Amino acid sequence: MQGWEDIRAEVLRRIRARIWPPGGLIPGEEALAQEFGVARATVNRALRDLAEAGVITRRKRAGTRVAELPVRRARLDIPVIRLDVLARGQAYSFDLLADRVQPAPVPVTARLGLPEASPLRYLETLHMADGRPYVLETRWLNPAILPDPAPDFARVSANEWLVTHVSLVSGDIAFTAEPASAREAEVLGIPEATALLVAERTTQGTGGPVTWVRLAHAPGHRVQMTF
Amino acid sequence: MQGWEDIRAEVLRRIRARIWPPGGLIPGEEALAQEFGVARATVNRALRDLAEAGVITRRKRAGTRVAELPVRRARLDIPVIRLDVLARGQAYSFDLLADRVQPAPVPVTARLGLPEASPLRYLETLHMADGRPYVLETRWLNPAILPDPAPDFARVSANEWLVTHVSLVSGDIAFTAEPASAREAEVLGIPEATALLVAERTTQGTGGPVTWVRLAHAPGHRVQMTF
DNA sequence: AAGGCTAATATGTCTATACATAATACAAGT
DNA sequence: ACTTGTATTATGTATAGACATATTAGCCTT
Repeated sequence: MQGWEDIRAEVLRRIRARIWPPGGLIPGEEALAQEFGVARATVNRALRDLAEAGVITRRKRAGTRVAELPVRRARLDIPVIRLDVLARGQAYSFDLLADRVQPAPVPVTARLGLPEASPLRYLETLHMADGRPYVLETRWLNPAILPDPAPDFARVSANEWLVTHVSLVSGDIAFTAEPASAREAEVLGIPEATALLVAERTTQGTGGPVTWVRLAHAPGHRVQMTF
Repeated sequence: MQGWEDIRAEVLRRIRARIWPPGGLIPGEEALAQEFGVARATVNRALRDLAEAGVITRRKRAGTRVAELPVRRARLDIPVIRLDVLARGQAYSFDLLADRVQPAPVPVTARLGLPEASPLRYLETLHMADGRPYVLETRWLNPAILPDPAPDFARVSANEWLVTHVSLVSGDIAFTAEPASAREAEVLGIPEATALLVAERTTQGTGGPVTWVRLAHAPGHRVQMTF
């Protein structure tokens, strides 16, 4: 025993117990290593983990301080829709409703950091579970990142192709609740203005902006995360 | 150069380039260390990071393999509502609409892992930004985790008190879109059946189940995450 | 063939030491 | 006073070597 996880636990205990108050400086790695009778690397491992968890903030020379407000972090595993459906024990299928190149609307180009009205590939895909509408995917795709013989998105969904073939570096997701538009109501087979859980995602790759997606989930959908 | 981030980048490149295909075994740490001319610990750091990111899976003796399906992970910083509002440059206030102890409904006790109809503290809080409804918080709280002179939730919101005083160990959040109920419509000052973004959160602490919360956000609310 | 023991092996972690890097404090020069 | 350079210091990372632990392959027994 006296592994890095024990060190982490003890440090966390002292923070919770207000022995080291929020915003306060805690002893340096060297001091803690000596106190606990372990190597500095072990203390470093423990503190690095706590910093990742948002419990403390660390800066060179300035030392380590207890975070003013402990932020709780939850992790979302962004699923490939096909597997998400299969994991529910349902059969997966999808329909490519639209596939054309056209100038993207301003909100899309703006978020991707592309010039206004850039011609992007527009894809509309209806994902289905057991033949019933599951998610309506609306996607704008930067054609510059596609290989020359472009993949056939009628066979492999764009979603899945991108995950396995493009090395994404960063992005963001936002969840909102929106009333179903006339088009969404029709495609998903639900009454207009039904409350829909909508996810909007922007992703940037090493070779520039990749894609902007909007996922309108069928009613009742839950996005689950753990921490 | 030749730091652990360089090693990580090179390993990632080979995975993307299909040199090490999905599901395939990659060379052991010792071998990679030798190839890159670094210590094993450095390779370990790089691979551990990739494992955390979900790109590879590692098991003792079995070795390291490329994940079949690279899962993208996004991190959500669960905000303390007060700070969330302040960050938007708005004034924060809240109203404690209800505070009583009563037997909790079955779905709540079930999720918390408590016996049916356990008496729990029920709190209903309306959080406001610039005096306008922001979030309606509905909370069931396990009284067993509270200190003897229980905190005054009319002064410090339960949300905030818990974050700073209870060491939570695990929990889960789920987001859904739901039509506003009559009560929610009234309290939030919106038409009934408006699409609401709802977050449901269950948290477990070291001393047993802590709380179940439902947050009904005002229309237009976005939950933002990055990866 | 089935089950159980054992040895081999890849990852996990710790130690001690060293150098790198960033941020600060302080002194020197303008 | 203001800027600039420099020393100091805490964290970040690297190294080599060692032991711990989980898991598997293969052998051995029944």
